[in-house]
Amino acid sequence: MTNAEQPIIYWFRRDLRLDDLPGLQAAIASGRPILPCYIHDTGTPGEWAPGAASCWWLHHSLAALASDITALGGELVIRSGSALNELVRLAEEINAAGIYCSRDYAPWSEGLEHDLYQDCDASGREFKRFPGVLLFEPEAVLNQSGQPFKVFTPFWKACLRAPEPRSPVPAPASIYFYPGVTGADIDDLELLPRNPDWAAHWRDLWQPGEAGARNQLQAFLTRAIANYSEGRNHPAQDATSRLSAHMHFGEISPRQLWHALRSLQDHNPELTAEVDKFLSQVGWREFSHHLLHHFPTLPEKPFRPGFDEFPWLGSPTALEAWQHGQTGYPIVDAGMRELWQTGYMHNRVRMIVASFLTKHLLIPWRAGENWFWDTLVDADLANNAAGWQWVAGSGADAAPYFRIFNPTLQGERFDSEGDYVRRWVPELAALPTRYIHEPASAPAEILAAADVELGDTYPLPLVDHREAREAALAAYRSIRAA
DNA sequence: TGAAATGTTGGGGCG
DNA sequence: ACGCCCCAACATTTC
Repeated sequence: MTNAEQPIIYWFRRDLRLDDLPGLQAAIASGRPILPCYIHDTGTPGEWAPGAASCWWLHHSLAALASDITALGGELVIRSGSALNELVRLAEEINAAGIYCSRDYAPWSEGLEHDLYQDCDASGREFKRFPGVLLFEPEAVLNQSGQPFKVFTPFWKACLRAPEPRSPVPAPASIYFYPGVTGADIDDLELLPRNPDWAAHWRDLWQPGEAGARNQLQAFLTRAIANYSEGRNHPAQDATSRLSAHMHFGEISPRQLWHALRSLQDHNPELTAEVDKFLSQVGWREFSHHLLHHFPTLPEKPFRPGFDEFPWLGSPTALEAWQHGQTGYPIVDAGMRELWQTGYMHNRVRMIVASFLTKHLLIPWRAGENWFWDTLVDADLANNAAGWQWVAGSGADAAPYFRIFNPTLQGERFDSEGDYVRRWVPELAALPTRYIHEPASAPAEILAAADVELGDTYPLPLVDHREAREAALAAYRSIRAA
C-alpha cells in the first residue's frame, strides 16, 4: 500500500540540472516528497567508466547541482556502487513510491533501466523514465520501411519534419524534499586528479554546471553565432559554442538549446542560415545517439563490414608521438596539445588529428577513441564512437576511405595566419606564417632565425605525407577487394 | 565535413 | 598575323 508521504526518488544521471526536467516536474506534481540522488555507478556490466577529464567535469558539475539543491533546502544524496543495487536499496530504505529519471541511451543503460523497471514492478513501485537527453526519441525517427537511418541528411530531414521538440518545462520554484537521508561526500568519489593535479588551472577555462552552461549559451548567442558557418572552421577563433561538455552532462537540454536558437532566429531572420548550421551540428549529436541506440556495438566494432580485416599497423611509438603532440605536423601537434592541456579540442582539428592517426599512421581508430575518451571533458560514447568511425571510413555515412586530409593544407586553409599553431606549439612561434604549417620546407637560415632546430626543438615529420597517403590508399584497397 | 591527378581553356611571350 | 609553348586558372575524374 502506498500513502501520499512515500517519497519519489529523482535519480539524476546525464541531466545534471534543475531547469527543463520533465521527470522532476512530474515528481513535484505528484505532491510527494522528493529525494534527489546521484549514483556514481561502478557496477553496471558493459559500462564505459568515464575518463579522467570527464571525471573532473563530473565532480564540479555534481558540486554545482548539489549547491543548487541546497539552495532550495534539500540535499543531493550521492552514493557509489552498482546503480541497480544502490537504487533498490535506497528505495527500500525510504519505502519510496517510485523512481523517476531521464532516459539514457548508452547500451548498458537500457539494460539497467529494464532491470530497474522489473524490480520496481515486483516491489509495487513506479519506475518512470522521461525523455530529454535527446531532441527526438530513436523510435520516432525511422525511414519509410521502419528502419533506422544510416545516412545523416535524410535522418536530419526526417527530424525536421517530425513534430517540433516541445518547449522546455520551467525550473521548479520550490521542492518539497524528503528529509534525513545522507550520502557520500562528492570528494569521496575521488573524481579529481591528484599527484599531480593536472587540472589545477581548468577552473579558469570551464565552468561546469547549469549556471556555466547558461552563461556559455548566452555568450554564444550574443556573439559567435552570427558568423558560425564560417567561423566554426577556424580553430584560432573562438567561434564555436563550446557547449559539448555541458550538453554531455545534461546541464542544458537539447530542447532548451533548440528553442533558444529558434527564438533568436525569429527575432533575427538574417541569422537563419547560421542557426540552421548550428542546429545541424546538434543533429549530428542526435544522429550519433540514435545510431548507438540501434547499434550498441558502435564503440567496439566497425559499423561497416569488411573493416574487421583492415591491415592496421598500430605502432606504439607512433601512437605515443600522436598523443603527446610530437608528430612534426604542426596543426596535428597543436590539436593534441590543446586536448592534453585543456580537455578540449576544436572540432575541425579533431577531424584532422583523427584522419592523421587512422590514415597517416594506420593506427586503429579505437586507439584514438580510447585516448579521446580519457582526455576530453566532453567525452561522449555516442559522439566519440560515431565520430571516429566516420573519420576512419568504417562508420555510418562515413567519409569515403579515400578522403585523406593533408594536414599541411588543412592548416594553411583553416589556420591561415598560424595563430592556432603558435598558441599550442610555442617552439614554432617565431616562424614566418609561410612556413608555420610546414617547417621542414623552410630554408635553414629561416629556421635558425626562428630558433627552430628540426629533430631537436621540434620533431621532423613522423611520416612523409605522400608516402603515408599512398600506403593508406593501398591498405583500404586491400579490404575493398576482399 | 578532400586531395591529387588529369583535362581544358585562354592569355601572353616569343620566334 | 600566326603557330607554338608555357602556365595559371578552372573543371573534371580519380583515388
